[in-house]
Amino acid sequence: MTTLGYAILGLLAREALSGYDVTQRMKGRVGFFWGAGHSQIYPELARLEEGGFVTHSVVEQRERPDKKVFEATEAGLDALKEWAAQPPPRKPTKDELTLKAYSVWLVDGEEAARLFREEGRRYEEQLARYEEIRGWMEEEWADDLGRPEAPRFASYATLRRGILYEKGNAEWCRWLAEAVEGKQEGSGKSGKSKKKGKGKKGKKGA
Amino acid sequence: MTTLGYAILGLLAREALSGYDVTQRMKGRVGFFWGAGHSQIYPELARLEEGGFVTHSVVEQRERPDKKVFEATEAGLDALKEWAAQPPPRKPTKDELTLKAYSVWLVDGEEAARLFREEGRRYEEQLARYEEIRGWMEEEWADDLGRPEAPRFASYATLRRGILYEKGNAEWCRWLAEAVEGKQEGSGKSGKSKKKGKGKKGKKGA
DNA sequence: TTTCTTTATGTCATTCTTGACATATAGATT
DNA sequence: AATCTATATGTCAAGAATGACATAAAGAAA
Repeated sequence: MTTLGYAILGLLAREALSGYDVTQRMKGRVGFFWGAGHSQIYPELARLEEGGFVTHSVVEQRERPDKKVFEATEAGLDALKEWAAQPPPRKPTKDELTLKAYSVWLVDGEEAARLFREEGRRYEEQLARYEEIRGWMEEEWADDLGRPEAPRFASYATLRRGILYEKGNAEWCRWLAEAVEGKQEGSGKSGKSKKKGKGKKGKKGA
Repeated sequence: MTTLGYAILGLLAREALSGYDVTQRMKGRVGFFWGAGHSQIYPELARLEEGGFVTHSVVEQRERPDKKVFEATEAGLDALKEWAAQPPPRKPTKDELTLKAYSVWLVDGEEAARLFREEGRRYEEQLARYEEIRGWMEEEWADDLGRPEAPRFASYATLRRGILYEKGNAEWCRWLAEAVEGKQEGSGKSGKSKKKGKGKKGKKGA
């Protein structure tokens, strides 16, 4: 089974959902650490059903199109449980912003500072949203957060991961923005920064 | 151009490299935040050359097979510079370990604690390696680290990002391992943990 | 002598992922 | 009346990524 399959099973282990619902969750809660569009989700649900990991029943709705509600089977829960206990393959982190930072030395200082300040601001916004959810969880879910066998505990755990992630990114962006901003070539002389020079020497060993 | 293309250009903007060298870099320095196998790199280099972003020359070697050494063109550097200054698309983070944590409530406490302790240990190992490199950079590259127009400054910046990433992950793994470990159903009674119960109630709203 | 490892370059099939296309119901808005 | 949004489910083509397959030269080890 694919990782996406386990992501979907992780949702269905909590509650029965339609494909549409799964798609919504993928942009919300689970979206902290996984993502997929509906064009991936519907075929994957079909594959999960083929494999006997989920079943569906059609729910007729007035005032809305009918929907297929999926739920995890025993086999599905077993597979999920087994997968969750195995160490994941160590794949390289792919972060486009860090990749841009790797070439930031080519970019004008002010422009780069603007980019990383702005990105830092976004991380801080996301962090604030997460902290809000965290506060809400710690109040409303207090009883479950000490019980690792409760689904809510697991949701809380992933949120904490998201918080540390956003915090680290925000901190790094702030640091980088400041580092590229203050230190233009003039070193305190010219009031405005001027882009120049190309920087084409010193190309060894970075 | 693809993101991989910019990753390769980011390397070639520093020094001329063969496809093999690029592949090695992708498992090392750049591997902090991007990754690719040689089966992706060779075709991408060909595409970059077709687009006029890189050129190559064949270097004949005694005692080694001949190699194609690629270097970035002016057009390549310009494209890289422009790309580096644009905000990246905000894609969902895909982290398989966090996804496993999302289903950790299904897993036996001791088993889960073992998993996250072990993963935490790996993050700490990686962190230690990064910190070592950092110390080395701060000594050997001291003159460049205050100059954002130096390639080494950019390399250092990405390393700092990696350090914060590993630190956050290590901290989270430690916390999670402890949380799932101490709090087994018995709460201090039974010496050994026993898996049981299935946990199939309380399935709403996580 | 054979095998193994490192350097060195490529292809190919499959899978994963994205974005566009496609359809349909119903309420709300213009 | 026409359009827009939200719900609801799907397909398809193209691109990205992985892992296996394939070749080759030279030194080092068995």
